[in-house]
Amino acid sequence: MNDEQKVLIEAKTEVLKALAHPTRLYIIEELARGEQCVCKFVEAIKADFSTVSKHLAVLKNAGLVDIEKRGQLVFYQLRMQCLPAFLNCIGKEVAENSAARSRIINRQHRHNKIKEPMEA
Amino acid sequence: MNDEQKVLIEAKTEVLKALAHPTRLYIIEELARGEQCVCKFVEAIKADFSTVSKHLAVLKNAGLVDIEKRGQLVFYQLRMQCLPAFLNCIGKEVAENSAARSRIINRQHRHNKIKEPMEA
DNA sequence: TGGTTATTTGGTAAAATAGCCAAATACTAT
DNA sequence: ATAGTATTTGGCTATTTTACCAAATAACCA
Repeated sequence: MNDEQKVLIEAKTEVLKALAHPTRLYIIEELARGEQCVCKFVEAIKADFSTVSKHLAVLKNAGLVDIEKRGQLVFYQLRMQCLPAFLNCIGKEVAENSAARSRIINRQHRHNKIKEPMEA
Repeated sequence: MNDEQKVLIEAKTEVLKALAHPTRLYIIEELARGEQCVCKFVEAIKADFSTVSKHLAVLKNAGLVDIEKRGQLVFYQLRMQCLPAFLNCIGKEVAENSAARSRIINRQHRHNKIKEPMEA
């Protein structure tokens, strides 16, 4: 792996790290439906508003969002347009996986009478 | 946000967390070109083989790969087929962004004679 | 001006992650 | 069996990330 490849991989990793938190993923999915002001997220997310702001800063630093201040409100917009399609795909896969897992668990139940759920 | 949505977001987050490390992203991109044995990764990645193994375990637990043991070798295969397209898209975006950043830096250089590079 | 709301930033403690070594497992071959 | 290779797992620090509080900024309004 040469230097350029390494730099590219690390840049992609930054994007993925920014996405890899439930609160930030929620924000991204909301933004996929249109721009939102910080205040909306502060209202919707059960965490300190400073925490929400820091999550938004992570998204901004990763280049995933654009920002526009209007009056005293700050609006965030999704920048990387390929994200929604990808997140949908992941969503389908994890839904299938968990369905498959359930089937396996049920099989085990039928055959072995194992009662404990799969490890979280 | 209801419970089901929350569970789904957290499941997607697990996938993204698994992807969000340069070594694991490298592994995923290699696997996108076809199955590989652990030994190949151990050889290619500059880290202890136990570290490589643990990264592979993360991918496995996230449901991103399938595993097949043949003889004393263990082969990993990519499971989530939408990944390569997505990673390509991210790659393009980060390439553009860094190009844009370079242009901005150059402008600053011309106007202000700022010499330090942008913060890593 | 002073007060109020929206948002960001600094600091810190707690939790999660990554990496290494050593040890355990699993297979193969002698 | 014994030894050798491939891989995983346990245990331990070091680093990174997260969340909260408090304080700083910024824009608005009385």
